Amino acid sequence: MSDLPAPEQRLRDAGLRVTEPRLAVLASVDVAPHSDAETLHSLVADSHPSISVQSVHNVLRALTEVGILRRIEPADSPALYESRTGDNHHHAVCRGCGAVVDVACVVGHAPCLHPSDADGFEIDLAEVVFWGLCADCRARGIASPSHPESPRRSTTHD
Amino acid sequence: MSDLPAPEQRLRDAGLRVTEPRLAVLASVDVAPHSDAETLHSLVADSHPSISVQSVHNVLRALTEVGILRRIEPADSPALYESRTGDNHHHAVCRGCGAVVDVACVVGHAPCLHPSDADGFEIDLAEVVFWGLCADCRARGIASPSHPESPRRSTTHD
DNA sequence: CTTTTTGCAAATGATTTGCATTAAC
DNA sequence: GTTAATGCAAATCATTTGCAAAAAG
Repeated sequence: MSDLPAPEQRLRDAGLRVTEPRLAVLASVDVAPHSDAETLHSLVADSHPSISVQSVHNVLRALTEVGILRRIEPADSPALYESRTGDNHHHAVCRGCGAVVDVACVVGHAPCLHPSDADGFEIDLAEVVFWGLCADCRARGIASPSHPESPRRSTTHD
Repeated sequence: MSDLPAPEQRLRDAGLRVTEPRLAVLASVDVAPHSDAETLHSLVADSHPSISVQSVHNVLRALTEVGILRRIEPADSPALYESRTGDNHHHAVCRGCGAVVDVACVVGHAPCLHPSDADGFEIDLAEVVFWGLCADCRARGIASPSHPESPRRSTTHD
C-alpha cells in the first residue's frame, strides 16, 4: 500500500517548508491513520513534548489544504486524518466503538455514485460512509447506539 | 413525497409528549429541510419568540433520537435536519454555497454499496454524499473552495 | 535577511448539560 | 399528582485566529 515520496519530499512538493512539527504529524498519521487531532497530538508529544494541540491542528489544516492529508468527518466524532495516497477508497465506521477502516472501492459500475439527476449539480466526488458494527463490537454483543435509522430497511439501494 | 401521520401523531407514536416547541420545530423542518439548528431556531422564533436556540437543539436531539428526524452532518458545516420520511435518498452538497439537495437513490444494484469485505464489519447503512457545485454557483463561476481532493481522479469507482 | 511557521492564549461556534419551573398526561 | 419537557445559563469540545518569537530557505 502507499509508496509515496519521503515525508520531506511530500512537503517540498507541496511548496511547504520542512519543519519538525510537520514531520512529526506526518509520521503519527502513518502510525495511526484515522486518528483525530487529539490522538495525533499525544503521539507527537511522545517525541516532541513542546508541540501543542493547536499546532497539531494548524499543521493538520495546512497539510490537508495542500492535499497531503485527507480529512474525514464521520457524524458524531471529531475529524479524522489519513495520508492521501492517491488510491480510491471509502470508509466503514463502527457504531459501537467508532473504529474506522478503509473499504476498497469495489469495482464495477456503481449507479448510485452517478446520480442521474442532482438538480443541476456538477458532481466531482462521491463520498461513501458505511455504518455498522465491527467484529469486536458484535462479539461483545454491543447493539447499535443512537441511529434508529431503520423503519424498514434503510439506505443503499432497493 | 412524504405522507406521514400528523406531527402530533408522530410524536405520540414515538412515545414523546406533544409540546409546542416540538410541533414548532417539526413544522420548521418541513418548511426548510436541510437547515441547521440556528436557521430552524429563527424560523421557530417567528411564531414562538420564547424558544431558545438551546431548546431547539434539545428538541432536535430528542426527535432525532427517536427517529422522527434525520440528522446529516456534511463536512465543514453544522448538522442539518430533515424529516425521516422512510424513503431512501442521499445528498448532494454544493462546495460553493453549502446548499444540500436530495438525491434519489438510483435504482439498480450498486456494488460500491455492498463492500465485499470490510474487515468483518456488519454494515447496516451506506451513506453517500455527493460533492460538487450547484447550478447557481457554477453560473456565477465559483470554483470549488478548499478540497483539493484530486491529484488524479478521486473517489467513486473507476 | 525575508518569509513562513511556531506556540501560546484567547476567541469562536456548535452543541450539551444541570436544575428549578412549568406543562403534559 | 407524577413524570417529562422547557428555558436559561453555564460548561464542554473541537477548532480557528492573532501575534510576537523562532526557524527555514
